[in-house]
Amino acid sequence: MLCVMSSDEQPRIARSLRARVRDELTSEIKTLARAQLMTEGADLSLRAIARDLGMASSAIYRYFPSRDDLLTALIIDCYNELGAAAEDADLGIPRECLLDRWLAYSHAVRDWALAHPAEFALLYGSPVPGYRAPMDTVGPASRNTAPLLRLLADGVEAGLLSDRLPDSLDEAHWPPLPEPVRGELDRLAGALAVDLPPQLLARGITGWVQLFGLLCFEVFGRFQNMIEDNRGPIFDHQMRSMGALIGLR
Amino acid sequence: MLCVMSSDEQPRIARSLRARVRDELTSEIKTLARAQLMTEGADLSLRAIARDLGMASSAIYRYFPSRDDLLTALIIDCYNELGAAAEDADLGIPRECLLDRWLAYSHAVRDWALAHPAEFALLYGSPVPGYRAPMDTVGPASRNTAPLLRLLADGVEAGLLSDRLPDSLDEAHWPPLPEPVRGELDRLAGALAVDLPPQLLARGITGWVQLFGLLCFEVFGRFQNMIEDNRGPIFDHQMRSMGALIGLR
DNA sequence: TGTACATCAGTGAACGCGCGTTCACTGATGTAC
DNA sequence: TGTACATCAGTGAACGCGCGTTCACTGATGTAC
Repeated sequence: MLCVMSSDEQPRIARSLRARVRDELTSEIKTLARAQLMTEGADLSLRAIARDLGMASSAIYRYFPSRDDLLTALIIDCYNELGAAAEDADLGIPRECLLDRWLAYSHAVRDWALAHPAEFALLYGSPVPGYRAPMDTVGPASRNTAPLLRLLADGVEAGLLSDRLPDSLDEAHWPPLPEPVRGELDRLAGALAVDLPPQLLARGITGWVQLFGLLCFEVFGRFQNMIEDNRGPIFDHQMRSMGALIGLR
Repeated sequence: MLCVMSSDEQPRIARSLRARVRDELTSEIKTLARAQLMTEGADLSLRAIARDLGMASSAIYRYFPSRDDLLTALIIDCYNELGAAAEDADLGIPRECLLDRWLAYSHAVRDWALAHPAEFALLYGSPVPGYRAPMDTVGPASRNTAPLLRLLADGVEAGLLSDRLPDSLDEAHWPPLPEPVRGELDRLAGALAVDLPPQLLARGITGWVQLFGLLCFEVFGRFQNMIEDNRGPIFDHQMRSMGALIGLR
């Protein structure tokens, strides 16, 4: 049975039973670890995971060399999930509809965050004491910013956005960039490998901070007793305001 | 000796030795607990604190009935410190200089956050698993928003701010509030006991979210490898932009 | 001022848990001839 | 197709730690007469 599979399902050699079981258990461990995030926070207990799996606690070490490595794997998975959700949302909208792309993007980020509050806290909440994220997390971490940067770059390319402010926003309403800020943003644009004028990048950061700042408050429960209803419409309005501020149409 | 004190230093009965020692030890415990926040996070170890004090671990229970109560005390202290810093900064600026008040306020919040990153994480980072903040924290928690609300109310009262947008910001740049949002903000203004038109409150929230969102990123280290230098000027610029957006001058 | 009693800070042992990680070992799966 | 050997998943005991909280007790401080 196991050997019968169409060649386009498994174009290479059929994977060994061992390898398949290994993959399954690896992801089961990660699933249980993520469930633990919710109730216990980022102090994962390997023994509890092993218990849930009905295994000896030492068995986990066949899959992850240490607790921190498991945590790193979770972080990378989560960044990738969030990034993929953001990308998919953006790709569902016609390229020239910049405001709609921004709205689709930001709502997708919010939806993911609300559906996975503990994971969102892992990525954007308090740093985990004693844990230092290795370099492998850097790429996935920036993945969710890509759609936003691409959106802005597309706008510039199509002549829909520029460093000039929208006509009615004069300098009194959007102060000019002081030299050190302009220089820093130029450097950042270079590091991100995008060709964005600094004023536009600054506005992009404003929008991005508003998005994630709002989600930190909402997900971490800071709106409790303040804003209980209509959080969705309020979020939407704030994002529309940011979109207008950036000059998206 | 202990009985010799000028009457205006201690207008009432001289406090007993016991009471004085008790206060000192109470605050020593809190100081050590806050030091632990930095290295170990919010999972306080009462035994470690007792060890540092050279006491039996059970002695802590003469001062705090449980670990969660100690955490609550820390949270209240920190909210009050942050709130006091924000208030002081605001009070140092002439009442009619709204933009300067906003800048002083936001910089004071940032200064406190950077000086006390672990405490800031306790207040605004991931919720502590298993901990539910009691009602005593609600008042102190909102204290730091008071200067901002007062600033906006002062602006309205002096005719410097209104629900009308600044002249050059037409509706395309600041979308009108949909009904549920307007209603929710009206309700919020009532709950906060401030008389602010909803558009203005919405813009105030935008500024507040930008402030705390930016600080979450900075304090939790999300700018690492992205923005290393000139964080102060960038922060200042973002706050000026928000001030302009709100219509502060 | 002195005495009797109440208060309460601090002790130290105990209860009943938890944890990450290592290591020598067993036995099943996979591979090369 | 069958055999010999290598790989590696999983075990279970052990090491050396950690923790919050309770409780009966001692002895110093505070208070009322």
